[in-house]
Amino acid sequence: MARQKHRQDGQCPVARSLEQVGDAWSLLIVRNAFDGMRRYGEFLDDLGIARNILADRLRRLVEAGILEQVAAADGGSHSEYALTRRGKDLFPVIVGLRQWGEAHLYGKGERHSKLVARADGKPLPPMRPLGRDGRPLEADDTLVKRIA
Amino acid sequence: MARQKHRQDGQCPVARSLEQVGDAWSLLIVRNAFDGMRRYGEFLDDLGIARNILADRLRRLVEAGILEQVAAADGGSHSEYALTRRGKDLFPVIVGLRQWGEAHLYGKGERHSKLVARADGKPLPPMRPLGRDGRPLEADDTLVKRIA
DNA sequence: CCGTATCCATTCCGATACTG
DNA sequence: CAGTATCGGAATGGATACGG
Repeated sequence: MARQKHRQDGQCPVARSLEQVGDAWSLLIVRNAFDGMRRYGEFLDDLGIARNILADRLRRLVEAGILEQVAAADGGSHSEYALTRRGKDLFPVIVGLRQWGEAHLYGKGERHSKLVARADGKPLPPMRPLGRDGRPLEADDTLVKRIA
Repeated sequence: MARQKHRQDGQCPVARSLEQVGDAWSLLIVRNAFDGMRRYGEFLDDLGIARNILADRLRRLVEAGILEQVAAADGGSHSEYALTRRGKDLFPVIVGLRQWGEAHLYGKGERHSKLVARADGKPLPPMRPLGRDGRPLEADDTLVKRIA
């Protein structure tokens, strides 16, 4: 979407985040990166994305500090893309999208991939915003405090 | 992005979610809806979005079951847009984007709006995926189990 | 194998005008 | 005020060809 269009969008972290990852390709690339994917060709094959678009998105993600280029693990001449700390911090966003999709977008018999704990192989419970006391908060339990 | 392009994307809840809310305008509308915004004109003014685009996004969000049209609160002839249960369940996604933006996209002195608990007015702690034992999980502590 | 460059079609989007 | 209609420009995306 157009960059920095609206006057007060710079003050809303949601809007600012969406300027960086507010398109589907970027988030799918990040999703795959969480899945261990690191190479241009892997993204290309798995996503079915056009080469120029992939190159563009990778460049933007690197510029945004979400991915970084590192030397190839196999010592080859190419470079690979790895999540930075900032990129890894997008984990809750991906999990949120995943769990929403799981809950609402599949029919009863329809199968889908599942996010599980590595330790026991069991699905994660739904991630929820918590208050300071550790109890789950609904949207109605919160409000956005605007700055002057 | 193009709808349902890739072969196995239907099996990934992240991809399927992004088909519904994978563009910035939709998520900004949902963000505003969480903020209590309900009317066409309010969205129009606040987002600075073009009229046709807003109409299109509202229509899609209604079709997706994320918003529903309800009679105006003031008894006027127009209708308003309210989050459905499914729409409210996007709360963690919005919170995830917000907290990531807060953590990474603002300079030290730069101010931004804050999500706070209604009860005490204090900011929410970072939302994190938890394991079944209630302890936070990093991305590396999880894996995506694909279906056969 | 990793990208870049180019071409073309499609979509997105903003501005404006218009209707109920 | 809520939405539709249309127009033109810009960005997106796919396909292909090319170069390191």
